[in-house]
Amino acid sequence: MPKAKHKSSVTSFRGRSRPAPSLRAEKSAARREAILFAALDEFSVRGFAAARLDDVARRAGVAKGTIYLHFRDKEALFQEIVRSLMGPFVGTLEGVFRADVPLRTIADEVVDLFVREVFETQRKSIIRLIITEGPRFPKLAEFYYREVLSRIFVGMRVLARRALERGEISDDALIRFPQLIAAPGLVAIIWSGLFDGFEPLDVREMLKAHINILFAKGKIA
Amino acid sequence: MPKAKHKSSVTSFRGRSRPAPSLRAEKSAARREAILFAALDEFSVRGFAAARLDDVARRAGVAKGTIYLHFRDKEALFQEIVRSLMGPFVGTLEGVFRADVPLRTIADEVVDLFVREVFETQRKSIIRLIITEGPRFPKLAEFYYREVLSRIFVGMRVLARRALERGEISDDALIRFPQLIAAPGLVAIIWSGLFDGFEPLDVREMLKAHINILFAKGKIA
Amino acid sequence: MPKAKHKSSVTSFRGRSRPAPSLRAEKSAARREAILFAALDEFSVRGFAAARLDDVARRAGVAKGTIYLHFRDKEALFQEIVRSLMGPFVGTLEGVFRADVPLRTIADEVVDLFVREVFETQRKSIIRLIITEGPRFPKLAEFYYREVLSRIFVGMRVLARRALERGEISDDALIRFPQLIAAPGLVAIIWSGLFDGFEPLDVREMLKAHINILFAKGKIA
Amino acid sequence: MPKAKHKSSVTSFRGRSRPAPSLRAEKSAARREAILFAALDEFSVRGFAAARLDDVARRAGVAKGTIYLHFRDKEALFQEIVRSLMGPFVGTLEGVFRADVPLRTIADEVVDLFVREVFETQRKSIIRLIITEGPRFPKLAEFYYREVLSRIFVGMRVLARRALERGEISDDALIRFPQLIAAPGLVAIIWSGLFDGFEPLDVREMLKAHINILFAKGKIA
DNA sequence: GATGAATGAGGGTTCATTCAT
DNA sequence: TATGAATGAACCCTCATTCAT
Repeated sequence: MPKAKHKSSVTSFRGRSRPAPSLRAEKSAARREAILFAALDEFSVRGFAAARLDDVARRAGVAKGTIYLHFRDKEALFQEIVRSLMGPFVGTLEGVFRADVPLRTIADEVVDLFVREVFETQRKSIIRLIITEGPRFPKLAEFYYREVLSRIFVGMRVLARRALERGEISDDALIRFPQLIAAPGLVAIIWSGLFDGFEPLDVREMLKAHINILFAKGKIA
Repeated sequence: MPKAKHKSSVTSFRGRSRPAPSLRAEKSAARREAILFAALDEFSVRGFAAARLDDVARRAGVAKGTIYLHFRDKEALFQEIVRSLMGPFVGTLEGVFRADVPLRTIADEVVDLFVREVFETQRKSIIRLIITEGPRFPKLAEFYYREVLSRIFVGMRVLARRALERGEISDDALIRFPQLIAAPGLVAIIWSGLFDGFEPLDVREMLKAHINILFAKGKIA
Repeated sequence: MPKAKHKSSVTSFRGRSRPAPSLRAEKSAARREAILFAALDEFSVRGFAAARLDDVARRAGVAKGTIYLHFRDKEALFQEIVRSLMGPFVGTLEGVFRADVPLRTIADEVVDLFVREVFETQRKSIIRLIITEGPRFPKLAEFYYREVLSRIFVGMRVLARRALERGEISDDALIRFPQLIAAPGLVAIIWSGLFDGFEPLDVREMLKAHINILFAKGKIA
Repeated sequence: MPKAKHKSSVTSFRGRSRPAPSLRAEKSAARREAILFAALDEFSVRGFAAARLDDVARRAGVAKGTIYLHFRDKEALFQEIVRSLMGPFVGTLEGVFRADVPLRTIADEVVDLFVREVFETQRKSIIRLIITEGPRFPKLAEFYYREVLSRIFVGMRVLARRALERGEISDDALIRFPQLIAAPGLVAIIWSGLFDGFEPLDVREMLKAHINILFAKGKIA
């Protein structure tokens, strides 16, 4: 039973920083984090309902009862995974949105960020889990909409408006439907879990092609 | 416990028509269909793992044991839902693809078909279920890829190639990545289950906007 | 699904004879017999509790419901198997007991009869079933004791007494415990179902050796 | 629902002794043993297939799930009953076989051991269960043959050979067929479950008579 | 705090029995 | 009479949650 190993260049589960904790608290926090990662792994592989807390505990290297010292129940554990891992990421994305560079550059950077920090990390699993289990967990969906999606959409709308004003895109479609910007990323995530075995998908290439289409008018003009 | 009512203008679970069967067989087939629809409903609401066959039976108005007269087990029931409901639909879609009308017209019709026959029917639930449960049911994913996706993609690639030759689109992105054509439809399905309560999405409008973007070059020229 | 084929040189399930029945009744009786044999086969292989009436019906070539036209329930079917197949056999055995030949000859003939008509036929299965299921079916045990065992024991005691009087055996052990006479036959039946794969048992040889031991004193004298 | 009470002068389920375990482990082992005995009782009364683990749990005074902490499934529980209760007994029997006393004395002691430690204990039930369920559990039959029967037969053959050499018996029948030695014991077990109500059997007397017959030649000589 | 044995409600599946055809 | 689809009670096993140590 190998313990999970996780690394992320952007954020950890605990957020940024905090005052130096006692050794005791340190250990406790480490356990909590181990449980979160272990649960994410199990939920990703088996889905929320089918995942067993027994396996989560084993993978985290703690006893089953310990999980309940940190989380009220299985559902709370699930919500906490999303909260801890996606929350911090939005800040990073917003930073990229605000960069003072040409739009096309921002778009390229977002593609890169998505591939490296979402598609190639556990965040892909989280997004899949939200899609998968969200309908049964309205609170989770609401949290995700409020803390993640709406903030990203705000940023995207600002950019889209700027692009429209500068003539980089031709109509207001992307302002009304920022979903159209993000759609291929979502499809990539879904595809990779279902059909990669039959027809592999080059995510980065697809997203580049997508950007090209969105900026098509600029190119032509 | 209301019995499910289902209607579809395109196909029923049983396919088109067949010689008049005996009363006995007729009833049996009706039961089978009732179970399929009831199961689809339950699976949609609770997910495959959490759905109870007890509830499926009650909703279908049959005894629990009756399910096992028609389906080997819960998983077979699930696969049969997909097989029965999506299979016939692909034929319809292929017919639209082959119509001898301008590409733009076909695109508009596909949007209309998608909204009426997928988004506003149980097929939306099926697609969500495939996304949701597919990773745990490789056979299902394979069936869906083979019988649904690959056939649709073939059609879309043929159209995209024609569009490219006629100059209706500007590069080969859509040939290499037909996923880009379908992505907004998928996003619409996911969105409707998760975030419609917070921010409703006008699917038809979004898909029209999407089409406009894809055909942007044509418009400009 | 091959229909069972059964033959017995001694008795059939229906007993000896009866007035010429109508064609209808003939067919019905044939069905009844087919069910009995099929049930015996299934009970033998899987035990009473685990045997499925579905399989019995299939093996007998009738519908499941037909079983209930002939037998009240699964248990009645079981009891009828024993009643029909063992009852007639006792008469045969009693005949051998009464033969006017030397005791040793009778013993040899009984061994032969046991091997040919019990050990190598379905009667072996019946005896095993009585051992196996008897404790849960007191009525069956009682029937078997009354109609089979006690009658055989009467015969054996008569013979043992004669043997004692003629000095062919040395004490009254076999009169007090006719079980000692039959014990090896029973062991053979049990052994053949359990351990023949590990250590085959030559039943006939063992029974001959047993007879030799029982008559040992005679030989020595 | 009375809790089962069990005692055995030869061995307990856990074997002989062991270093004092923690209170926790102690309790766990006690539970395990309670389950084994409860299961043996239930299996004896209803047969393996018909016995309900619900009843086993109730009889053992534990929750249903607890059974699965100790045994993989119903079948494993069954095998463990046999393993735990019969295994140690064979050692005892082998000890008696090796005793340096006249053969007749050994035979008398084995009869006594059989009556006290098999016929009058739960081991009688176990043997009946092996007869009853063995055909459906080849692994169990194999275990029983390997760990119990073959070892006992080895001992009996050694003794029989010695008896033959010393002229205590007259031919090699018992070497070729040790089953003949054990047969009456088996018959006693079967009889007691089926026909004791109609015709009680004095087991001890019957076994003594059996011994007498086996040693008949000696007596005569 | 941490443990992991124990709990027991819950659900998928089987199969004897019934009954409309 | 014969059929076999339908029934639904019963049962094995799982696993989230608790709690004594």
